[in-house]
Amino acid sequence: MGFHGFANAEPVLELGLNSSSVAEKTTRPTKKLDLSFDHPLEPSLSLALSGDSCGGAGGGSSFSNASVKREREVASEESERGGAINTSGEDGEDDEDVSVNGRKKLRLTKAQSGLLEEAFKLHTTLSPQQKQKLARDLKLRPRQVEVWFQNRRARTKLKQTEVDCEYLKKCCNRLTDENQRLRQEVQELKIQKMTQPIYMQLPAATLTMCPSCEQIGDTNPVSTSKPFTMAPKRPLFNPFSSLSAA
DNA sequence: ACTGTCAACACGAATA
DNA sequence: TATTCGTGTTGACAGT
Repeated sequence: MGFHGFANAEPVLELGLNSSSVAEKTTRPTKKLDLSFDHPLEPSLSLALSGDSCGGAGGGSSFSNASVKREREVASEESERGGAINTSGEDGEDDEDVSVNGRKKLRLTKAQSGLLEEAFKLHTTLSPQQKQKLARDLKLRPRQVEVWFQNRRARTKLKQTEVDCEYLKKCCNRLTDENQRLRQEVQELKIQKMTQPIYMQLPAATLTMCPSCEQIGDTNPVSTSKPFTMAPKRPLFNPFSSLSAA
């Protein structure tokens, strides 16, 4: 993932174990069965047998209706198209290239990736019509186009998260520096206060100098001495102002 | 052998 | 209720 390597003082995104995911990992069937309607040339078939869920290993009942539906959709797409497309560009692929669990790694060609990227720039999500058209143009199954867009959105989000993380790290560092600087300032003021005359040890905001008589006045409302104008306050530190400027 | 990448999958949540 | 999306995961493959 993109978050490893953070130092101790840096903001940490918790990547704790998701109990459901862990459970899922242990219960979800990992072996998938090839369907008889799969085209032999299709390099990327790994369909679970929807009707076989009762006989499946472990969590056979975990297949959702949506998944079953999707598998049917893929199957119908296959039969509709009269065969699958060899997306990897390798001719003559057959069952030998399909792994034990029926999952074959395919690489989209540069042309296909390029066209998908172009489409993604225009729309990060696809309407069913756009999906169909893109699939036709790329000689891919609509499902493959759909998956590509899902993964692409996920990658975009991950990248953005990393950017945000970097930004927050910078903010954190600046705030740490500022905190240290302010602590140092407080320390110095404390020392300074110890060595000042007694009237200088009154709260700073309540004391100003009279411009005419050059006497110290007290702005404290309960005080009996005459109030003078307040000294302007120092602006608060804004860690984001400098960042946005940079 | 190890690691990163990525297509494909499973599944819950959101939505029309 | 069907469909789509986000998220986490798997497994094949390539690079080291």
